[in-house]
Amino acid sequence: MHVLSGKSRADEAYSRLKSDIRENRMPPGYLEPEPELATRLGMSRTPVHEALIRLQAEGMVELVPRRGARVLPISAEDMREIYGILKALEPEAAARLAAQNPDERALAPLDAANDAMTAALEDGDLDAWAAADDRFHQTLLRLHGNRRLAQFVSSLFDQSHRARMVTLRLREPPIISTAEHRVILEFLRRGDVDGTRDAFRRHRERTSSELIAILENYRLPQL
Amino acid sequence: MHVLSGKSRADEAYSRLKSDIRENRMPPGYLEPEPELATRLGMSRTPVHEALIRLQAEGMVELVPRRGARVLPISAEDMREIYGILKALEPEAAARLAAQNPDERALAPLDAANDAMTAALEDGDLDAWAAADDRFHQTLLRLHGNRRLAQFVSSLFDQSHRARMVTLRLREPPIISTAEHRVILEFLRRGDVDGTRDAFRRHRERTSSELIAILENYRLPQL
DNA sequence: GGCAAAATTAATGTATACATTAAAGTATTT
DNA sequence: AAATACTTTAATGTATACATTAATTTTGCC
Repeated sequence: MHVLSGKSRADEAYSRLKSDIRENRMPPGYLEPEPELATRLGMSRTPVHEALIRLQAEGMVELVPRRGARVLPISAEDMREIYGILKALEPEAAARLAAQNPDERALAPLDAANDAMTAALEDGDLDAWAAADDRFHQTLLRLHGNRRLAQFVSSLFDQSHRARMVTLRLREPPIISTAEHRVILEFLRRGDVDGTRDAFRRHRERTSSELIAILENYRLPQL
Repeated sequence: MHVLSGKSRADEAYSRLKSDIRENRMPPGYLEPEPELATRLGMSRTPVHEALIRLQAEGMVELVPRRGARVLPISAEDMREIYGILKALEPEAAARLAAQNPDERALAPLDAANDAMTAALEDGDLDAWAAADDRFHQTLLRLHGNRRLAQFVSSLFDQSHRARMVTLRLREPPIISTAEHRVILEFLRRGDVDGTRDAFRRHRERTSSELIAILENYRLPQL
């Protein structure tokens, strides 16, 4: 009855449901009862139930009594919350990474992610762009070395993923971000703490207000 | 088989285990298998297992294969992580609260918490002091209105609670904190954004380095 | 007595069973 | 036909059962 690999059924259910939600295969507001989820995932209710508890704790899903699991929509207000936190955390994390004077080898994956963003833009592949952008931000946090911080921000990225993907398609191609990332990388290379913090803060201020402006201009209260 | 109130057995198990860990009734490193926990809490393994999943997600507990649930110790490094995040988040949150120009009624619970801290110090009741200090910080975050931020910080407080309680007893009475809180309150009242941020930052820098210094001087790598 | 192999114990992950109860559907009455 | 009472359905939370497997103990052998 056991799974051969290190992944339990509950883990399996968790990743599949999370990716279904991220990729909009289970759209916001979508409600599905546990027994149905269980048959769909080819397992019993138990591991599904455990996965749902985790997803609920991470704010991806709401467990509605007697109805099932509901995919939580993201509102403009939610995005304000999330970006408010990112604006406080990411610049500080970047600044502290700068203070550690990271060497070229450590920064290589950041360069790679940023190059991938440029390449994706040239191909007009917005999904690839977003994936590379995620990679840039998450890698930076991992380099900084605060696991709690990295995990929390990662969960905020998960929660906001859908909204970011929608707004990405409602605006001009995001050409500025790669340039801003390059500036951040330059400051990181120099070990310039305040420069890194300021550059990252500007980057997050801009992306944040751009995104929220789109949500409000297009009257997208729910995503 | 249902519980009359709105609290499920799983919720009950969660709160009881969490408080047992916080209050050191289940000390760091302590390992207990699920069946034992279940009998101790007077319920079956199922709700206990679900509670443990949540506690694991919050970093209070580690599920050791074939052994049970282990209460995670907090290291000096963990405290550095946690306070690194608090130093970034709390001053920003306080600054934004200042920007909202909170009225006297909103700030009253903060005054109350700070007064309770003073009273507790006069009584020499460090537990009451810590509880009131927690209340001050959590109330401020709740007033600020970012639920994700408040919940995350609350979980960081839970994780660090034991270590804070131990170090609290290894040093002079914390008389400075109430004074610093008063300064923060003064800036909040004036709606002074930068003043609030700076005051809170100084407060957190000081408490943070004090605490970590104690952990290192007393060679307390695990709590 | 010490060590290897076998047997036992015990814990987990998962499945299944079941009581409870909300919601939906049907029947009954006016 | 509308409103109400009754029945049925279905979902959850929890308990229990069970297969798998790691840890422990016992046994047998030198």
